Amino acid sequence: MTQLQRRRIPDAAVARLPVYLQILNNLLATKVSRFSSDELAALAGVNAAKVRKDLSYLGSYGTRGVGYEVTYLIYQIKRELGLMREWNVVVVGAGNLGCALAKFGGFTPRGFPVVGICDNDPKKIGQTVGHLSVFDVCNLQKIVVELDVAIGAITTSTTSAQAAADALVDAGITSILNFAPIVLATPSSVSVRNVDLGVELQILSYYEQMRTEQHAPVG
Amino acid sequence: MTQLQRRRIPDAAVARLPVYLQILNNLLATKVSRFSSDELAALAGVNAAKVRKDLSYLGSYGTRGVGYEVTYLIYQIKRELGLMREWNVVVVGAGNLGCALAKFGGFTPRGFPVVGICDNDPKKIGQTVGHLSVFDVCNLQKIVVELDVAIGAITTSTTSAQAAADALVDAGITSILNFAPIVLATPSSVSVRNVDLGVELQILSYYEQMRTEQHAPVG
DNA sequence: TGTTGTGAACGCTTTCACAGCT
DNA sequence: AGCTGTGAAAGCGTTCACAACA
Repeated sequence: MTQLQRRRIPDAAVARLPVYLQILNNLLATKVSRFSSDELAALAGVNAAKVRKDLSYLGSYGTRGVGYEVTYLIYQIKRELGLMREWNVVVVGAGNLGCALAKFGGFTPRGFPVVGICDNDPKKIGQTVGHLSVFDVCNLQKIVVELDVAIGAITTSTTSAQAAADALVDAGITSILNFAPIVLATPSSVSVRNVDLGVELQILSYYEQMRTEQHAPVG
Repeated sequence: MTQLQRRRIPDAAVARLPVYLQILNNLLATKVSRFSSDELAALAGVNAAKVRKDLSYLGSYGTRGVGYEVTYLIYQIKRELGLMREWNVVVVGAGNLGCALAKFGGFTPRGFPVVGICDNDPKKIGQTVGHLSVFDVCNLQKIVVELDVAIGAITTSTTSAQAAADALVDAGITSILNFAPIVLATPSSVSVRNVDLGVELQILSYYEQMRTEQHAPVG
């Protein structure tokens, strides 16, 4: 190793770090102060070599023959994931799901407070959702700047989702959580993560069918 | 079991087929009857070779020099994913999210009707959610059998999620959609898909940080 | 002794490139 | 000529296996 170069962590490992973090927070809550890769692997449902590789991308923070410190690893994972600060979230679309997200208190403690919710329906604008007031999507850019928003969640209907994405991108947002069942067209500099329950159900049905099916002999 | 085994599609391809299906349904709705791998690739945000490989796992259903039939490919994807039938879903946990899922009409047209919702809280049992009545989780097995449930969605609190999973497994369910932010312990014969918005947000924050950060000089 | 950290091997996924068919 | 289907190559991600070290 030469310099203080910022390590780029493989995508697959990045996707697992939040899971490890969750488990380590639970361990912390139950007064566990050390863990081995075997223990974390069992809790995370993966194999121990994978845990060690993943954690090694953060640096060499374990002790051979002993294991890892819970608090220290929590600190390192949070640092790597960018969780030493808060990331403000704005919800676009004040329907059932959007309102549920705005009211849900579970994101703030994890560092992602929902600071705004907007819609394009005049009947919804001005209404109160949780402790927020629905603002006009036309004011998105202003709100993003004023409230220092980093992440946009799209909870509109499918037909409005692309327009919502465009509005977010115009407002300078580069991280989008999309709940609409479409593939958004966005610049490559924007990260989009899709949460499509229909897709999840269909994947489950494939494997369910594989298990269920008595295979007929095929010619 | 000595016969020709049904072709097993790689997991990565299975995860993309529902996305293609969604797009093809949109094409159908706009009266498009044929498409090429290039066109689908552009709409799905992937590369054309990947589309052709993925579709080839279904069989050779394209026409060289021409492309693919929308309706025929929809049929084949649905057949492969097990979508020629309905898969009934039961929701465990009648909180905000569980009720939202039960009331949400978007799953039935995709073949996944929510046929039941249960809880262990006596105050919730018997209440009406959409057109369903919350039943006691103690009756889960009975309901699963009577209503021919194939998939369980866990929308309980984190602390109750493992118990919910155990109850589903005991009731004979082998496909679980888990919204609680924990790793469920289940037999390997059970498919679990986790939907954890906290994890999604943390992954977004990692890449957001990568973009935002001014990189230290490299040696 | 016990556990980490990591090259090397392995296997899965993506991409390339072009033969094969319409 | 145009587009699919697919071997082969390249690229990633996972697992192995063991040296390094407390």
